[in-house]
This record gives sequence, C-alpha cells and structure tokens, in this order.
Amino acid sequence: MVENVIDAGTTERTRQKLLVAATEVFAKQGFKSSTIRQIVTKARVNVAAVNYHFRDKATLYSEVLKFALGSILKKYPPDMGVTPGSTPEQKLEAFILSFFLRVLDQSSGAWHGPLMAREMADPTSALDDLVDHVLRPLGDYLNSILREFLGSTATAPLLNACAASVVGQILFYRHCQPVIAKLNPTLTYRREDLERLARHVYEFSLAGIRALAAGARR
Amino acid sequence: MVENVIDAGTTERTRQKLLVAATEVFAKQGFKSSTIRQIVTKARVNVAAVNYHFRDKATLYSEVLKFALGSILKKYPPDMGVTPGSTPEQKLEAFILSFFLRVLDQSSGAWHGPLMAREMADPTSALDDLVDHVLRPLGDYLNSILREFLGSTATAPLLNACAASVVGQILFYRHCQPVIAKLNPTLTYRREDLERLARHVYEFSLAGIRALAAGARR
Amino acid sequence: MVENVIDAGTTERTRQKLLVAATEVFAKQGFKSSTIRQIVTKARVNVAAVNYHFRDKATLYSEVLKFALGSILKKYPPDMGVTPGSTPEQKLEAFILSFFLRVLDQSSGAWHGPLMAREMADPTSALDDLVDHVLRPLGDYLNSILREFLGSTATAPLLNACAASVVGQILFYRHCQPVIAKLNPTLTYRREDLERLARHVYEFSLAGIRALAAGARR
Amino acid sequence: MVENVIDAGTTERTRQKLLVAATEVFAKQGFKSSTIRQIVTKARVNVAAVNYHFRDKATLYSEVLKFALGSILKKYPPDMGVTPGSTPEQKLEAFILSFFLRVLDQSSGAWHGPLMAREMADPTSALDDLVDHVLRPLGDYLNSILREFLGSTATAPLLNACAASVVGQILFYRHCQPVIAKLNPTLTYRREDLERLARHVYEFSLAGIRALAAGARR
DNA sequence: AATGAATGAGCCTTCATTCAT
DNA sequence: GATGAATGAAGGCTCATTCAT
Repeated sequence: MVENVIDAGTTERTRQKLLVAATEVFAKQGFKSSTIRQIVTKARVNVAAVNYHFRDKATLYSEVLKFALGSILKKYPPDMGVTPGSTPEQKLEAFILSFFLRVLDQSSGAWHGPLMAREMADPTSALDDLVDHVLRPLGDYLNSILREFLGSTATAPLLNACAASVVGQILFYRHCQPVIAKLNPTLTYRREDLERLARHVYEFSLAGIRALAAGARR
Repeated sequence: MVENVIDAGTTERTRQKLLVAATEVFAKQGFKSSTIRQIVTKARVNVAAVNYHFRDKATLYSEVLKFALGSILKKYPPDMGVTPGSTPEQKLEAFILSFFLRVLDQSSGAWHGPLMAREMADPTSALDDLVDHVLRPLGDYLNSILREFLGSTATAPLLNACAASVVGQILFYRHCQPVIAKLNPTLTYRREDLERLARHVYEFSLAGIRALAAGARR
Repeated sequence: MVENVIDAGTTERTRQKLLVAATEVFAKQGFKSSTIRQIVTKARVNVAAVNYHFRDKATLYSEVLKFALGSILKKYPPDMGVTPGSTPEQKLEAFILSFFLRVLDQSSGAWHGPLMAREMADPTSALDDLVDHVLRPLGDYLNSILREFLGSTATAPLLNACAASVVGQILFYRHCQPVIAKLNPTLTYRREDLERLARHVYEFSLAGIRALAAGARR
Repeated sequence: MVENVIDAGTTERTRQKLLVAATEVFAKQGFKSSTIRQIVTKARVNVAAVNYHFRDKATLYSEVLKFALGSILKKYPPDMGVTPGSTPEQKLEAFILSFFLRVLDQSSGAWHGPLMAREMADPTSALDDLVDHVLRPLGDYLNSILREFLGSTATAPLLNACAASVVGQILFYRHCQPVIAKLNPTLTYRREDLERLARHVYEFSLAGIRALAAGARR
C-alpha cells in the first residue's frame, strides 16, 4: 500500500507516475515555472493525462503537496525515538533533530523541503489544509514540550515566541539555502552535518528557554 | 535630494513610475507571475517603456531589488542608534531590532520583505549581486558583534551557527508569515509589536550565545 | 500515394495545410516579412499549430523549401526525356529546358522559383542543406555533360565558367523578372515561350562551349 | 559637389552620415531586417533623425538606392575606355568588364551590388525610377552594340534574348553568390579575377552571338 | 536642426486545456 | 483509460514613429 506510493514497480499507474514526476518538477522550479509538458515528459505519459487524472495543474500541485508531506512525516515522525519516560530535554532534542532531517533531507525523492519553502513564500489554497492537518498539530506538540520548561503559568505569547525561536533557527537553513550556499560554500547537509547543526540549535535554544523560564517565574 | 528618488512629485519620470509599480507587483506576485502589462498599467505608462528604460523584465526586476533594498537600508541601518562606546549587548539588540524593522516594516511602499523572501525561495541571477554587496557585509557585521561575546578564539563554524540562530529567529516571521497568520491570527506587526519580538529574540539569543561562549572557553 | 502529399483532399491535415499556405506566403513576401498569422489565417488553422507541427517559423520555412524543391524536381527532372544513348547535345538541351521549366513554371502552386530566388538574395541557414542535397548534385550533372563537349582535359575553372554561363542565362529570367517585366512587358512564360527561350539559350551556349572547347584543345 | 557625396569631410551633415550608414546596413541585411536603430547607431546620430531628414524608413531606402547607383555608375561607366572608333568587339568587351566591376566591386563602400540584387528579388516602388533612369538606357546601349553584330534586320526578340544571355552570365555571380561561395569556396573577386571572368563571358558570348547572327542572316 | 523620451501596434512563442479518436 | 492533435489566450519583446523640448 504505502510501498506503491514510493516504489513505482511494474504496475505503476499513470496517476502515480505523474505524482512522482510532478513532485520533483514542482520542487525544483515552483508551480508557475513548471510546465505540464515537463511533467508528462518526465513521467512518460500523455499530455492530456494531467487533465484527465487531476482536472488541472493546480489540483495536481495540491495533491503533490499532500503526497510529499505524508511521505516525509512517515519517514521522520516528530517524536522520533522518544519514549513515555523521556525528559523534556530529550523530547526537545528529538524534535529539533527530526525537524532538521525532515526539512533538509537530501536523499533522492525527498522534495518536501523545497516544496514547503516555496509554499511559504507564495502560498496557494493548498496551504490551508496543510496548516490544519500537519502544521498546527506539530506546533501544539512543540508547545507541549516547551510548557514543561516554562511551567503551566507561561503565557501564550511567550510559548509562541519560544516555539518560533526554535523552529526559526532550523528553517533558516532551508529558506535561506541559496544565500547560505554562497556565503558558506563548504556547508553540506549529510546526516552527520544535520546532527551537528541540531546539537547547536538544541544547546542554543535550551539556554534561551531556561533564561526566559527563569524570567517568567520571577 | 534623496526624497526625489522616492517621491518624484508631479514631474515623476516614467522610469521612476515603473520602478515603484514594479516593486509592488513583483513583491505581491513574484517575478514569474508578474507581467509587464500589469506593471505598465499600474504605472500608467506604455508597454515599451520597460524595454526602453530597463531593457527587459529581468533587468527591471534586478533594479527593483536594488532599489527596495537601498531604501530600506537607509531607513533602518543595521547599527541603528549605536555609538562608538556601545556595549556588545547594545549592538546586538540594535542589530536585531533593525533587522526586524527592515524585514517586517508594514509602512506603505515597504516591499523589501516579501521581495527578499521570494528571492530566497526562488533565486534569480540578481541574488549574486545582493549577496556580495549587501548580505555578506551584513553577515560580517553580525559576526564582529558575536566575536565580542565568543572571544577571538571562537571557530568559524560556531560563529556562523550563532549568526544563523539569531537571524533565523527573525526571518521566521517573514518567511512563514502565511502560516503564522493562520496559527496566530492576532499577531500584528506594528512598531511596538516588533520591539517586543526583538526583545524576546535578544534575550533568547543572549542566553544562547553566553551558554555557547562558556562552553567554548571550557 | 505521392498525390496525397500535394492534394490531401477533404481529410487534409493541419500540417499539410500549413505547408501549402506557408509556401505561398513565403514565396510572395519572403521569410522576414511573412508573419505566422498570415500563414495560419490562410491555412485556416490556429496560431499554435505552427509551433506544434514545426516548432517555429524558421523550421517551417526550412520544410517549405524542401517541400517546394522536392515537388518541382519530381515534376521536371534534370534529365527530362534523355535516354542512355542520347548525344551530349540532347542532354544539354534537356537540361536547359527542364531548368527553365523548373525556374519559371507558372502553374498554380509552383512557388519554387520565387522561393529560391529569395533564398539566394538573402540566404538563411536552410541554404546549406539545399546546396548539399540538391544544388551540388545538379551542378555535378551539368559538369558531366559539359565534359563531353570540352574533353577530359578541361580544367575545373573552365568547366565551372561554362556551367555558370549556361545557368546564368536561365536564372536571369527568374532573378531579374521585375525588371524584365518593365522593360519587356509583352514577354510571357507559357510553356511555348519557355521552349523558345530554352532553344535560344541552347544555341547560344552550344556555340560558346564549342568555341571554348576549340580554344582549350589548341 | 560630387566629393561631398563620397568624402564625408569635416562638415558632413547628419543627412549625409545617415545615407552612408544606411547604405551599408541595407546592403548587408535587406530593407526589412535593417532597423532604424542600427542605422542611427552606425551613423552616430539621433533616433529621430531618420524621420526628420527622410520622413520614414522607406524613403531613406529609396534615397540610398539612388545614391549607391549614382556612385557606381560614375565609377564604372558602361562605355569604359571605348573610343568613337572602337570595333563592336571592343565595345562588347568593355561593356562586359565594366558590368562585372560594377556588380561585383569589392572595394569598401561599394554596396551597389548586393543592394540591387535584393531589389530584384524583392522589388519596392524604388525600382520604377531605377528602371527608367538607369536600367533602360543601359539595356538600350547594349542592344546598340548587339545590333552591330546581328545586323539591322535582327528582330527585337533576338536582340533581347542575346542581351539577356550576356547580362545573365554576369549577374549570375552576383545573384547566386551565396551558393557559389559554397560550391566553389576558392573563387575570389579581385580585379584580376573579374577580368578573367569577363574574358570568359566575352568569348562565350561572342561565339554565341556570331552563331545566332549567322542563323538570322540565313 | 537636433535630441532623448515615449508610444502603440504587432510579432513570435509558450502554455494549459480540450477535442476526437 | 489513454492518446496525439488542435485550440485560444496571453506574454515578452521589437520596431517605426512621434512628442516635447
């Protein structure tokens, strides 16, 4: 079932081939610059197939977004390796690392990162679904972790600001990648690099959170 | 003198009108989705004016980027209110606040924020110039501040990671604005709001930096 | 079979209609002055059809050239009516007459003449193919005839000069037609007229060739 | 007076500069492909100068044609080196050589050849003037020479056909130059080459004319 | 007499979409 | 289900020409 989505196999349907090809094309060039011809050529199907299976280009894009996000969340769940008895510190570190992996995964077929970055910069109607089904739950989960640090009396603005501080540090590497690549050409994103970056963000954030927690209690 | 660049008054030239109109259109729709016809209609000039004054759409876009960035940097310089005798803390706080103001300025005609966000997500050839003339100097300036905290023995990776942590927290509000608006609809970006956010990022970052500085010295 | 190429009948395909219409338009106005709109209007097809069937205007033009030249060479082959045992004189006369017919054929749909004349005066990249596949073989064939008159010891410059003299006399009526029409308005180009002109060129050339052959042997 | 036309001198007027520049541009690219911008750039004058001095592009072209033809006829008159007592053979040879020189002159600023070739392939209204004032007198002069060979009883069609045979041989090198350059890349058009070609055309034609003269008398 | 700015028409091309098989 | 052909709407750009000085 799930395998069919990723492994095309011999019985791969036209619809499935389109989805895979479109994901890559949209991720690389964005919605507007991608052409249906590019997609169907890569998928080795007919020009009319997109309109037949997805009604139009916009709908295909929308499906691609869901498809890509679903895959990545299965691959790197937010609570990666966390057990019921884990400390807040362990939960936070796991959250940060899994976020890094999701957002900067370089393995072939992982187009989730660039896709989401584009969607932020230039939102389409597909964003609404995304927020409701994925982003909001993710944010709530992070807030629940932060509340363990900041205490139950922490105000919503403080929680949100801290969540933003954590997530912002990570997304920076995604959203500003073109600039980073120019300023710091040697920076790579292998698994070990991401672990190092995640460690830094964890330490930086932990200190920040604790300082604010102390301030909030005072 | 400088005012003439922005407000050309009644003798506003076609070139200037184009620049102003194009800035807004590009900021709202991005380079690819914007059409020359939209721009010239808004500027109330002829289609051929773009070709005459800027050669082509790409060059116009490039000029718009320089124009917008130049304006905003004049309005909110990175060392805003800093004197020669200022402490590192004061410099850092000024840097963060000015960055927030630049990136999230809501005053009419301030299209710098969305423009840059799009350029990050979908870089054009104009990005190269931008990096060399604006972004790299800005990064160097931040690093010089951070070095005052981290000491002269701090490694380049540590400096870069800290700089990324600081800047990432700020840019988050820009690059993820569509999502933030949905998750936290009450958040506004008036001057006072930005000062509050800047204060948070400053405190959060200061704690993070100091923790890492201590670790580095150990 | 072959007829289908020219007369597609009621099931005439868009591609064929474009080819026919484009031939006439290009012949009458030249490549640069002809517009795709003129062509598709005449062919009663959509603007995008040119791009779909021929990629662009230049390729369409190139195909038109091949099409027109192929048709006319089938209609009037260079060795028209020549048998294996024909004398050099008969071969030369046949060559001249067929050349006249090809170049000045007035029957409807015979746009080969003006098309080639324009291509000479204002060559496009399509000329290269033409020379290699059509013109050079034609020239070689004429040279082989001339060699029968001039002997195997005739130098290449002499052969080329004589070939030029023969062909030049014919092409004059094509390339200078606008001027001839003004200087000699009664001159027409029906079959019988062309036969008379061909007879003149044949006699004129035969005398010229024989004189030079005598000179060469001496 | 005449010098002003050719020698720009220090007091060269805008009009004159335009004429010189336009001649070259039109000769190289044809009327349609030449742009006013190219011409004014080469002439180092303002864009509006063409419309100011010549009303429009077409009129400028017309003036260029007259200008170029006038120059070349002065340089190489049809009766070059012929004296009252010259024989018909001498007159014919002089006519052919001067025609060759006029049509294939390679010296800088001699754009008459390509200009006329284009005008033949794609006549404009400027051709009428040309025929009346230049081409017809030239044809009459050639006919008068031919009549000395063919006798006063020669019919007009015969005279015209012979004139065409002579002129056609020469113009071939002009009108088919692109093809000749490909088929015979070593052929050059220095003065000595033209004299050799003229000699060939003269001998070839002389034999042809004499043969037809004999036939006409019989 | 001459200029730089500005104009509007038009051209080639591309693209998403639909039609007919 | 699936395909190749065909469509109409723009889009970027170029060009000759005119306007205001």
